[in-house]
Amino acid sequence: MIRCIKCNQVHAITKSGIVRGKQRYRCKDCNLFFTFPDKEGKPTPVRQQQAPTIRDIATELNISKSTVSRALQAHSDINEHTRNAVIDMARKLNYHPNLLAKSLVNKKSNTIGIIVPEFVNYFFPTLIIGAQEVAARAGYNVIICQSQESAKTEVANVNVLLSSRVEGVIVSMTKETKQYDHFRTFEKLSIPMVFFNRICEPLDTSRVTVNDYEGAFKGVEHLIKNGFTKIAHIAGPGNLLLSHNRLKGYQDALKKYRMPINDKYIIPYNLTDSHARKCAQKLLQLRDRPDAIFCLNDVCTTQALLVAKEMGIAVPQELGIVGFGNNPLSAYIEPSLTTIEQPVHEMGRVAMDILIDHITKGYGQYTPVHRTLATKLVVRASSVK
Amino acid sequence: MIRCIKCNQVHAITKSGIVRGKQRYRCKDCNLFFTFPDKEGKPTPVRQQQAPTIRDIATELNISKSTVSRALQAHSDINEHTRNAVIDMARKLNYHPNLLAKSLVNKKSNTIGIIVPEFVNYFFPTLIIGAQEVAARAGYNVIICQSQESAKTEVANVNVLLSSRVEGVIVSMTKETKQYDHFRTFEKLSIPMVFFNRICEPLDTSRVTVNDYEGAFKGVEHLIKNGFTKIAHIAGPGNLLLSHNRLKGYQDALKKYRMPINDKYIIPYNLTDSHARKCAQKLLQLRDRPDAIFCLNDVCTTQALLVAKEMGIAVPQELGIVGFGNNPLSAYIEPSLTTIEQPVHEMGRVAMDILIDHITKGYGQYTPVHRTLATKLVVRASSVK
DNA sequence: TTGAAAGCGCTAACAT
DNA sequence: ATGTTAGCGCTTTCAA
Repeated sequence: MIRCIKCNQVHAITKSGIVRGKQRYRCKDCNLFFTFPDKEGKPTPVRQQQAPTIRDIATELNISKSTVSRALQAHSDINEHTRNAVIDMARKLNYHPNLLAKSLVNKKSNTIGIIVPEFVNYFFPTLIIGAQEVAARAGYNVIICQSQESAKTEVANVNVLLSSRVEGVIVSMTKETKQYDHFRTFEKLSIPMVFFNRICEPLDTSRVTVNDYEGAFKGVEHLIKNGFTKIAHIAGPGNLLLSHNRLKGYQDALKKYRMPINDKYIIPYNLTDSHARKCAQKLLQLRDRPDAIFCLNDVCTTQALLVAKEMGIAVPQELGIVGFGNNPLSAYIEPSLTTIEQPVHEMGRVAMDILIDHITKGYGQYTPVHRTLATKLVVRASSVK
Repeated sequence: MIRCIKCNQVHAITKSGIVRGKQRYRCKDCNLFFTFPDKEGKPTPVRQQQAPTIRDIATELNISKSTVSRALQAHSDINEHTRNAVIDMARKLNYHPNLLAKSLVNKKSNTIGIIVPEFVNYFFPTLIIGAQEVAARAGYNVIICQSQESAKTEVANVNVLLSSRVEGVIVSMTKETKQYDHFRTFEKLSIPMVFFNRICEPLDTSRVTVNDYEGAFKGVEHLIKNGFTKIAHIAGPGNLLLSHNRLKGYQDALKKYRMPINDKYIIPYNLTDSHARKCAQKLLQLRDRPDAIFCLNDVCTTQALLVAKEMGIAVPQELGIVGFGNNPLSAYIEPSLTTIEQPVHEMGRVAMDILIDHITKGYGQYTPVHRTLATKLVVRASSVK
């Protein structure tokens, strides 16, 4: 039984948040906020303005909450005069609708989740920008989660999004993800998913990728045509389809030009900066050193170049390099890097477009689509002797 | 009066979201989801699993909602056996607590808002990573907003965060922000704010910045000591305190070494890539061309270097360049860039630490702090003849 | 230790 | 055109 520390009554007390770990109460009658002291001493009154609600507007104008609600939603059955009064009062009180309450009653959170492995490396932040543009235009908020390349964190991310009652999700998996039960929960609840870049093959969802196979093929073919004969590949983690596709593109290009495929020249890379260095070092210390490297992504391309420079290996004369991604650094680093360009912004926009389409159509009213965006070979200094 | 299309009764019908723009209903008795067809034809049944609620768990176990709620919160007054049964059932039903409902009743959203002008350029994404790390550890979700350097969008961002009932905000203003009423709303509602990097002077909130003045001073001093005598400055927008501080540092360094301050050598830059180019061009086309440039940030530093290269001006022999920020590109571009390093990750972590401290302490229980982080001069090729 | 009931801020069916 | 009422999923008092 809580009594107001001012008027001493008991019936108008509500809880109102937690302050310094202690329950704060509010007396509706005297509009006083207070907590109770730990042991002795006087109670600490805490004055704090609460965000106004439609109820406040209604009281102020002596009308009902529903009328206020209708006025605010520009409902048709509302008197122009009443509406204006409500809108004015809302502005005057600095009213902001409580999205939590709205979502709860509408069973619609207006929120979309995005899960990416990281966002340091140009690709994911850029993609998110594209996706957010589209979402914002459609009136959706976005919750961005970083799985930090950890499958465990990814599961936690999924739980957060589930609890936030997102209406759809856009995902690029971690390099460790091999189990998909967490994603299946979305499926069960008919929450549409769009995978991009690092897609989940076993799940029948929409996907947005670039043409990894063709990009890799073009990159390696370009090296071959420029006279490189011992072409190595720094390859990606085995659980990611894009690793396989790029590897396949590499292999098929070699096959097409009847060049041997040397297993020693294919080296798996775990996507960390430090490991990229090691992979490059390992390749360049081989007895029969490759004269070119096709790299899985921008990060390892940069590292390969740096390692080559450190070892005094001239690029492109003694070592041709082709990367994948075309991040801004590729153009500025010396020598500038030949690379496979992918439309990152567009990828984000397309993924979000598809997701919103699915959300709008609703369960059972859409079929998953697989969009493959085009890549482009950008020739720079690192691959032309 | 809505009737179930299957059992024809009327009392067990609830709304259940919107499908294809049409209201979907659910009959609780037959657990059938349906919508009504537009004109004629049969109704379209839509089967869709709803997320389970504590009610589902309660029904399943033949206990009350309150008991379930208590069990799930590890409340003390609960039978061990009951708790386990509830937890098992929760897992079995794949229950995820509805954060919207929870937040509504607790008046605590567990959400923090971040507003940044953009996130293409290394600085902001990196900072957000730091901030998110801390927030995640403290159990807070984060809503990230991009104001896109537009004051109008920034106001919209604030409204979104207000409606999402965030418990605190971290902000870096746009280059246009000159009016602060939107931020004052947070103040009125006692929602703590922490500004970083681009702070809002008139507001008495916590701030995290780097030592812009000192950084600039050191950078310019370094140029002077390396024999540069006609040092220009590409300066920032006037509404940002950091622009003034860096400019002041530049001016004071010149003064200290009794060098003239030439107004033609101070050129305002609006933070866009294309304008950075123009500023550099303008400086380098001056009759009395400067022999060094101290640049406001990484973006314009890069552009200055590129323009110099295009014009055939040798860096550092004919033009010394010092930047501010030390993004990864600075080290890789040729010649590598001397720059003022700022601890970006840490800045994010510190800002979030302070914010969470404020949130935890509660209104009136904390005083705003101003934290200034140290910068460091990183000497590379672009400034040493 | 448990259940019943009220209420968080909002929308919408229904009554007026 | 407006008010009344119920309910979204949850927590918390109060009563048992």
